[in-house]
Amino acid sequence: MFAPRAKGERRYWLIKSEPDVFSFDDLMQAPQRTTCWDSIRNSGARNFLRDGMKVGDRCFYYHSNAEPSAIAGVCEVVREGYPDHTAFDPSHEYYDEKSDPAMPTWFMVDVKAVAAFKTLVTLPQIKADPALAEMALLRVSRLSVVPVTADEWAHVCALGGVKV
DNA sequence: GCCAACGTTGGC
DNA sequence: GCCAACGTTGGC
Repeated sequence: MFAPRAKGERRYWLIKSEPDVFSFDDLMQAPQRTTCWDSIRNSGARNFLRDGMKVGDRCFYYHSNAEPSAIAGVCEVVREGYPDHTAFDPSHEYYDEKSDPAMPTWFMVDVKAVAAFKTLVTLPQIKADPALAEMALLRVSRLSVVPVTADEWAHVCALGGVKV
């Protein structure tokens, strides 16, 4: 499903969160500026979490359902694909009785904040930018983890005022 | 708050 | 295996 990597190759992703639930600032203020990216219950996003994302990959942190919806900063994968334990916890909001700990359905990664954008890169701005017209964010609807190309990565970082 | 776009579920 | 009903995401 995922092409083998060249040695040392870094890939890029975009992860979505509603800032009312967990914002980029929340991540910056978390212990070690790190959190587990749990509770994803969509099989497409799960495949990226389980198989696609590797330690050292970088992610845009996108605020969905926000005013404005925008990319707020950059984070890094610090632990790759492991079972999402919230699926096994009957008291958890996203408990999934069908997920068997011996063969888990859902996976998560840990991400660490790297840098906040100096200026938000908003959804309208992304839509209006010809260089970003092919972003998976725009083409694949309602997926909470999507890939980003190296060109898109560099372009958005420049817009955000971050050198990464 | 509305609703379009999808993914998932379940009856048949 | 088809497909209608339902649930969720997320822009507007």
